[in-house]
Amino acid sequence: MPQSYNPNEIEPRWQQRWAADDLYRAADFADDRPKWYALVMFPYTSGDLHVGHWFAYVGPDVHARYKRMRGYNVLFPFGFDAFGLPAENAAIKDGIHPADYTRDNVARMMAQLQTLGAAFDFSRKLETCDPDYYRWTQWIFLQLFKRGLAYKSRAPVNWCPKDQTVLANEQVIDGRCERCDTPVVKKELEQWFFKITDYADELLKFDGLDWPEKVVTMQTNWIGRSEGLEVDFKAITTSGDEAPMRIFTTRPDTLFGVTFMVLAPEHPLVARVTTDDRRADVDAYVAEARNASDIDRQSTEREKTGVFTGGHAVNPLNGERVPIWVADYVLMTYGTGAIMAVPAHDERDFAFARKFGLEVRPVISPEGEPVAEMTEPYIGEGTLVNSGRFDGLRAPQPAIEEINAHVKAQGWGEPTVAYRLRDWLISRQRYWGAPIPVVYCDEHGTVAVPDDQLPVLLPREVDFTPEGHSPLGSVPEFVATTCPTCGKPARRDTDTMDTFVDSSWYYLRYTSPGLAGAAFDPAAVDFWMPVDQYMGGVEHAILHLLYSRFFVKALRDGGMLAFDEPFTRLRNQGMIIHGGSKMSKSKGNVKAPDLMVHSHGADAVRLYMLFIAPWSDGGLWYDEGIDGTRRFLTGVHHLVTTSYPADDAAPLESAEERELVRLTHQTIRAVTEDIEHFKFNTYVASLMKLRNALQDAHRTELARSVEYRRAIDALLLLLAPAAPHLAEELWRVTGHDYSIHQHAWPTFDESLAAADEFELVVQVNGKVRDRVMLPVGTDEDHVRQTVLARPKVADLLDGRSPKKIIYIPGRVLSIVL
RNA sequence: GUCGGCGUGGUGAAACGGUAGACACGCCAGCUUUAGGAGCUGGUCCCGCAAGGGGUGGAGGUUCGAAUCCUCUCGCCGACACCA
Repeated sequence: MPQSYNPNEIEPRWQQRWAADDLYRAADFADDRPKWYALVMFPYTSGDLHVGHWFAYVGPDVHARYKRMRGYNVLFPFGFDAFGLPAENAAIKDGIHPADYTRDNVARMMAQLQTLGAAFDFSRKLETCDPDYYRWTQWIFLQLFKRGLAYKSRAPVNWCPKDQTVLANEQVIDGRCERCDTPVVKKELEQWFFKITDYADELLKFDGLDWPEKVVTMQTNWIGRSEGLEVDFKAITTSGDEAPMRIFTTRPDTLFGVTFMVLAPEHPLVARVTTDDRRADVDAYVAEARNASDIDRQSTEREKTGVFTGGHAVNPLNGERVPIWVADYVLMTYGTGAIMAVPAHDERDFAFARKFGLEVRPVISPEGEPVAEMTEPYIGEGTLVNSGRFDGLRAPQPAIEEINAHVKAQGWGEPTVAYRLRDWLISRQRYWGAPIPVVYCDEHGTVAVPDDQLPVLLPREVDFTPEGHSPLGSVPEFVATTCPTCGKPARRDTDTMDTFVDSSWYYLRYTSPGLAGAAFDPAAVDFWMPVDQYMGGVEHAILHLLYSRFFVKALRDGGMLAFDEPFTRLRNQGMIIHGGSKMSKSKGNVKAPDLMVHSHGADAVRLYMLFIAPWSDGGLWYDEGIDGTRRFLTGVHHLVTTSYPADDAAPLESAEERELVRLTHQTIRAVTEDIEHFKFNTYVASLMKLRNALQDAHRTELARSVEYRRAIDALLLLLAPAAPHLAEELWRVTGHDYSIHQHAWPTFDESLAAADEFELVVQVNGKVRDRVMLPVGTDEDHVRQTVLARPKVADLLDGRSPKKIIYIPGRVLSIVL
């Protein structure tokens, strides 16, 4: 009696063997196979992997295994994003040190991962909190610093009152902290920034990248490039001087329609133009705006607010004096923080003008219509009116071009480009991160820590309760140092870096993990990079992916890399929903994959994750479904252990056998295409179909044929990426050489996959009326004759002759009466 | 508000413009009593005894033929959201 299927015995046995043999170790260099760098986004060390993680990894694992069987030298590494707030918050809550917390979590996650049986090359495992790693994060910071791409600046920044730290723009979602959902407020602080805006234009180029359109669109919108014109209006200050008041507009064609100006509350000119009688109101308004959260300020539902400063500015184009207002719908962080208001042709300005009774002056007239009383702003095309020498020009073009040229010639301003993208704020007032490697010297100012003094180690004994300033500041031994330039006493920077800095270059480190003398080995990077296929959640469409692209470009310009983009192909998996929401620890709806592995085996869990939904869509998790893949595997095990034909099995030459050969080759073809296109659900369905056919045959004569034997071999090879343990076990049971995972992918023969008969669908007036089995290759005349001779068809024709007959070979004959 | 994506059985889902519902889950009936979380056979979109008819959120359109393409509309999801 054959052994029954026992995954709990099979799986650990093979996992140990693979690990002992280093089966999944990528071969560096000396290898004539083409390289394939497959990468999954590394996880944060939250403590447990849930089915969402597994769903994200199993598809890529199948694809990587498939690539290896196709003859590629595959690099498929794994590591951990190990710095960050949650570890610190857990430390505060439970009194455990973040380093210990993180180490324990990594251990637990690794144990869970082992049970998955993935083909990760764990010899390259890295953790970003390891000094051997963050030493090089610091080194990269210094490379940017030395090239002027890292700078310190005082600016209004996003501050999370709960986490007590600043946040990057990208980490503010709907005005709330990405991590804890607390409404973010603005604070004026001196912080470190990376000059990502220097690369705004290049980051808009996605040439040669095979990325989801959605991600490209999101990044493009995030960067938000707008071409426009900067113009100096002349603000008349209370002291009687004239001060240039620079505005940015994308609609220079409406410059003659300006009826007032608006300054952002934080704009430095506010104080200089506000008259004494208006000062109390303006001060109160500015103070209120400063204290309001972004949520309150940015609500578009809210009615416009603002106050008149009492001051005026002069429009250089027509010499008119217009009032200057302050309103929070103008943002200090975009353009110049000041706008010209053209209520006739801008919705926001129109709403504001209506509310405060300001003039609305149309300067663009829609075709052939005189401008009547405006009830809403006119945004469309037209002809300039009330615009002096520009009257009669078509707007927007060529009016914009003409006015731009005029403004430039007069020296009032120049065409320019504005971006929504802002520089990346990377300093954090928290403990668990890579210290910023600079020193402040009274004499020499901000000094880079020399390379040979890296890493700047994170001290272990620190009171990291968040109090709004950096915990490292309260560790005198850390702060006190000497100036690398003069050797006199100096102070270390006490902030740490945003964890997105850590994750912006980890894919480079994987190419030469553990390298002591450099961040990465240029030869290894040259060999492996760029990543051929990057896989992960679409939630990183902006943050991580944009930052990583920036890093590669910045390092390239520093002469350290010879390519432009880190990730050639990007694929996003969908989300697994359970109990109505995305699975997360905080929502308490987490399914632990290791428990399911215990009860059903890793292969059944893997197969189910592939089968449950298209990988790119994600889907709902429901427990019952796993029984189906479990049954399938049990069936395959039973089938192979009870009916694998002997070596000397002979061909049968029967119709059933030809049918089996055909299905085998069709399955190889379908599976190959499905895996290439990340359609893992139909991949599994094809395997089930082949198994069902073998099952039907398994008590018949056919089960003793050589073709049955070949069909099983093919089934096992096709199954290997999805259910690596069972495939390996049955490969051994059937007497093949170890390891199935090093065996070549099966090939299909198009002529054997082709059917020799096909079912022709007969449509009459668009409706399916008949079906006829015909030999493949039947010529059209013969098809027509056969169909028209069918009694059913003849009945419908009823003596009439068809108006038209359309034949789609191999599929349909459509008769129109 | 703007821009994307998606609407198919009781459920997860298949379907180069060409047989809608592959492959599963669940359910129903029968058989069997256990290949380790039972198995096997059959059934399972709707109406109809049948012949047949209807059916992919809704309404139109293009086409010999539409789940698929176009227009409008409703619903859900996602991103951005006063960006001048």
